Amino acid sequence: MSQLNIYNTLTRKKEKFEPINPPFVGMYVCGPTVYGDAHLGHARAAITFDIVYRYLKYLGFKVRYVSNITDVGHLENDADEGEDKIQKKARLEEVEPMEVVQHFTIRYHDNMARLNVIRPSIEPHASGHIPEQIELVEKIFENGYAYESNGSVYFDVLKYNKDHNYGKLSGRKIEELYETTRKLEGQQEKRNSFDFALWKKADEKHLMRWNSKWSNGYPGWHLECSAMGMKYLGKQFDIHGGGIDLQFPHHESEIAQSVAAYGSEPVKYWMHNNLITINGQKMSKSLNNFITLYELFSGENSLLKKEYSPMTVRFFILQAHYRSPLDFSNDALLAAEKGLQRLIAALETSEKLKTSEKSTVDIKKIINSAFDALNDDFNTPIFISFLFEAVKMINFIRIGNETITQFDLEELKKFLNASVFEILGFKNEKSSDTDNLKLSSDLINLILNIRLDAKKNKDFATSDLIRNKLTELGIVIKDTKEGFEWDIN
RNA sequence: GGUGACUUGGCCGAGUGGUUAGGCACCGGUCUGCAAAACCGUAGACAGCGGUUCGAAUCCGCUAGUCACCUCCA
Repeated sequence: MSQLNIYNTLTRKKEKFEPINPPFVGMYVCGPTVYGDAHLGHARAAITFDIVYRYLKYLGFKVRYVSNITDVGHLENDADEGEDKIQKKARLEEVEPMEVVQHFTIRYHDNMARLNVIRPSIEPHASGHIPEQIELVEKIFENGYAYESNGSVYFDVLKYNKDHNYGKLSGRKIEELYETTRKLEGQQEKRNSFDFALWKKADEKHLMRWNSKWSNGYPGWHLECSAMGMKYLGKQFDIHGGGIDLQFPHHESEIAQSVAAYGSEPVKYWMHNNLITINGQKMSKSLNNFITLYELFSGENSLLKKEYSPMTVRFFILQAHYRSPLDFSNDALLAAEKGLQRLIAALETSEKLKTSEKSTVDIKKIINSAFDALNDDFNTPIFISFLFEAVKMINFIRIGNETITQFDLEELKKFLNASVFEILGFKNEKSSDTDNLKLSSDLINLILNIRLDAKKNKDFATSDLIRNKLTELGIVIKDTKEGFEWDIN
């Protein structure tokens, strides 16, 4: 079997994954800014790195997974230039900024739990790491890569670029940045338009503010990830992930900050997931064309034909490679829903298979091919396609076109369970065993047995009446040779 | 304007210089009292135009279209 290879944005190549300090792996992923509900795009990032986390653990690595909650700092692009996002929302609703943060953090966690995303090992809040961020600014200052201007501190990109390479991650050149950087508030304080803030002096309206030797203010846009990544994973760690839209300037600047402060490259493998588009356009808060996860789960959005379960969303996302753009559509979600059902149904079928003396199927080949795909930069679509080969195999065995030995069947089941639940992180959405469910299921069985009797007596009027009424209630009846099976729709 | 990427069958979406990705839909079949569900099966593609090659959807060039980053963003 092959070894894990990861596409590294820094080198633009797939590289063999070799942790700095095996068997430990440090992974940092840029988390959400909690000033609104998570949308499909957040789900993609979270699920992408959930797979990375799950698979690394499956491979036996000891992973520390850090993902931040951004609750302070980032500037907004509208009339309120310079005003903090969290603060703006708070002003609108007349609540405390931290109240907004708490509200949306809880909802974010709830969404992620429904998607069966494993919580990171550490989820640091930016607001809880102000001293660390200030310390980092001081360090950069001491090393001569920052300057103070009117109470704010800026990163001296030009100076840094003389000694290092600003633009290595995103493939940008300083000369190009001269012409293309937009005019923003505070520009006159900077030596160059592409310099970025490390510490920003707060104006009198600003609610979220902290004291520092430079001014009463708040930390710059890119600082928190550098500071918190360093604190929990060290000055050099293995994987840093995030959306492709963070590549520049956010991640580029993170590298610069770390190198400027400590002279060492902070991250070995940079990973970026692509975006979800809607009608071919990026889904984002600023474009206001996003579908929140709550809407997706409930169907309450005019773009949605129906509601889609969290596992359907998960499957939809994993059926595309994480580095490709993925376009939202109802048809695609519907297809994902069906496909996932078939996969889960085959897992149930695999529990009922009869075994034989000989196997006519090649389990090893499927398993090896599947893992080869996963090892090739987490190619989940190909991985899933091999799961469907296994689905077909299971169904063939059931109808007697193929046979399998006890040993092979155990191997196959082990593989499928590990793949579907442990690695891909699906859960069976039907299996919530409550007393109520037990009672309903007994009742349905009772009614369907009455129907079976009616059928035996050729009383089709009764049997069809029962069938129609149960169908109306959303119960899918599956007549089989032995009798019946059923499912709640 | 600069940089990067994309264009695959009805829809979604992988991939590679020569061999069926896969899912959904459609159509055909098995099962059924009839259906449904389930399962099985067939068919269908690589934006256009040139070039390299024994052979290209896969490499190169041009054309058209789309997107992303350059501004907070997953």
